[in-house]
Amino acid sequence: MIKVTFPDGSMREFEQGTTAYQVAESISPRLAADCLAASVDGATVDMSYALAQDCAIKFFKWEDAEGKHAFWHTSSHLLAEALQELYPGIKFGIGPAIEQGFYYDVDAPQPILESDLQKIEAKMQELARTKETLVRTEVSKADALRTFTEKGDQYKCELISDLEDGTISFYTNGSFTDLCRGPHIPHTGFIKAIKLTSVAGAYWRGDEKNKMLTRIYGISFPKKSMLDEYLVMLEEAKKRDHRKLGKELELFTFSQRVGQGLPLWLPKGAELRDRLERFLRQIQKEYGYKPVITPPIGNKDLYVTSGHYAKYGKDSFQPIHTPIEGEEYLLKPMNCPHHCEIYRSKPHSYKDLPVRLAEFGTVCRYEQSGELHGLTRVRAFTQDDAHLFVRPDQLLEEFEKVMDIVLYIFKTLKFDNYTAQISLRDPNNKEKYIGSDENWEKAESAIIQACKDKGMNAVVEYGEAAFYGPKLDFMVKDALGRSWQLGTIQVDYNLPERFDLTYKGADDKLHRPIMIHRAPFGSMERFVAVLLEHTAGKFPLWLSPDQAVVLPISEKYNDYAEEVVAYLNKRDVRAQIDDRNEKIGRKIRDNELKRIPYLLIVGEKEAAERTVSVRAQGEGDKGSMTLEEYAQYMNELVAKEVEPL
RNA sequence: GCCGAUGUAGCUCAGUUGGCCAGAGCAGCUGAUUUGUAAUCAGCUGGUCGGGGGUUCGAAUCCCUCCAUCGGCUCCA
Repeated sequence: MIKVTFPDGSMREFEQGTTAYQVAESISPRLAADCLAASVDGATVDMSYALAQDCAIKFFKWEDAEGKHAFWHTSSHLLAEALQELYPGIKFGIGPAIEQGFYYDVDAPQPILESDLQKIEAKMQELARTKETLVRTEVSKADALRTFTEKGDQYKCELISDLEDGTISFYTNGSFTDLCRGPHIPHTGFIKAIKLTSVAGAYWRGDEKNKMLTRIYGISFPKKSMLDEYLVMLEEAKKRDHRKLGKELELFTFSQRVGQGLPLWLPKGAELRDRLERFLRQIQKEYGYKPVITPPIGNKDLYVTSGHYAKYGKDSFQPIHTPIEGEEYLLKPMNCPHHCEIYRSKPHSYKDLPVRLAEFGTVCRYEQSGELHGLTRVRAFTQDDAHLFVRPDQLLEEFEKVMDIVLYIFKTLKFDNYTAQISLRDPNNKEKYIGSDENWEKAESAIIQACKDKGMNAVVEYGEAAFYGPKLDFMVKDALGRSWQLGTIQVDYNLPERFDLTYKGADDKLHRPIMIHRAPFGSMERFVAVLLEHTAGKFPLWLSPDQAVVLPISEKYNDYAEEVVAYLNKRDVRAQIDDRNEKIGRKIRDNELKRIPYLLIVGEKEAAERTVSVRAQGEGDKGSMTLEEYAQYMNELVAKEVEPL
């Protein structure tokens, strides 16, 4: 039985599978009307959808992802209707709901500019006020094709042609009819607040060989106040933008003169990055990795051998020519081939494996100009790279140990909202990848098995693999909810073959090792960017470039302040002095804005008692402590932040 | 690379339909002040108005082009 609660508070039970039509018949017309008019906020039955579908009862609540989806989906129909009225002859692509809002892709007879959005919004609002119901009709595929061909709507025709034969559903609101399977909210009157956020170009069907359509993004809400809250939230998110914080906290910068996408790390940024590197080096040492160093360029033939040149050569930084005819070098776009050559530098026994080679390797990739984005996508970056050469019987264990490292790092830095993604090859496009089916299957099943063993809740994405092997990727979101790949672990049977890597087995025969590529941070650049947005610049104490700043009340206490700094530095607390000739309030403000974790105020009283007055970031005055007490307090805090492996 | 937007001092931004030597706040420098938990006061310095070309008696403002940045698309070894 299903329990159905109606807007008037009454509740009735129906058999599982009861259709909405039957429900509607069994209740009073008055109640049925209430259902249609009830607020989406109030969690009621979407009877229009249920009736039209003639299916089991469906509930929509604004609070649920599904409810929001229906709401925004209906909003995109409303957008389309407004566009059709304002731009006669406009053609429509697709218009789905997305995680935050909705969009519609259109081919307009005249360009739609950002300045037109307000006009379109107004039209949508006008139409919403008429409380249009979305009316469902069903026609055969042939009829549907005919109708849209007559209208000259080639995009919809293409979509319809791809559908399976049978009946196809359409929904009509006002003058606009769209190919759609629903569901929707009862009527457009629920849409009380609308904001069209941007126009952008988007290739038809996501293929850059196709025509670029105009995409209009928007978001809508059942209450005006919710839109206001959303806009405030966006403003807050912008304050966490790593590009803004990077500038404010003097971590990194870019220079047109140096070149696009080439970050310059400032002293504080370099210090932060160095601390992260040392953290990982220590972990790797304990896991039996050996540090190696390879040059920033390599002979082009190296990358031809690896297969990278064939795949990426033409869109990359072009080869460097030397005075010797025919000799060409590439700026290192990845470290793997170099590490393969290190493996080849001596013969290996099965007893030597696994061989784990690690390098903070800086690589250069000519990313398309439109792709560059702060520190998250740059043209020169440092991978926290390592390659593990393992025997088949070691593959699973080694893979899982790498997962442990990634999870330990995420835990230490409180990245608890990551998603794990198993990136497999696109089964319909196998020619995009190198290597045999057999090896691919072995590699893919190893990753899947490792996730199973670890109880890792990973989503599988087809077509996301590297060209040489499948991967397990760890994705973390930035302040605006955009997902970035950080950690990655890849299983590769192909490079060992291409480089003819071998080891001597117990059977005295040569065997092929398997390679694991892995980078827990992904790249230092991207990791720092995401870390900045996560912490809003308030780094954990152990990473913070400055842990404490000593603020003398006046110049009279500068000497004591210097003593405090010296004492703390000796006790592994990173402190410095702010001896500017400013009032204490001013010094506090400036240092708070710089996100200094602890401010130590010293004046007459402190100098006499050999204490500091402690002020914690965001917490205010914490009273006074002796130097000994404070140093110990700091050391304990840091120790607590980084739990041992 | 593609679609759209933006580019004025180190930073954040004013600059009305083209019209006197291009402005403010913060930062910086100099001086005064010697300060008790989020902005002390005064003075000064600082701009080829993203670069180049054009239209005009006259361009930060209009046009072309290149560069960079932002929002997307595509891509991401």
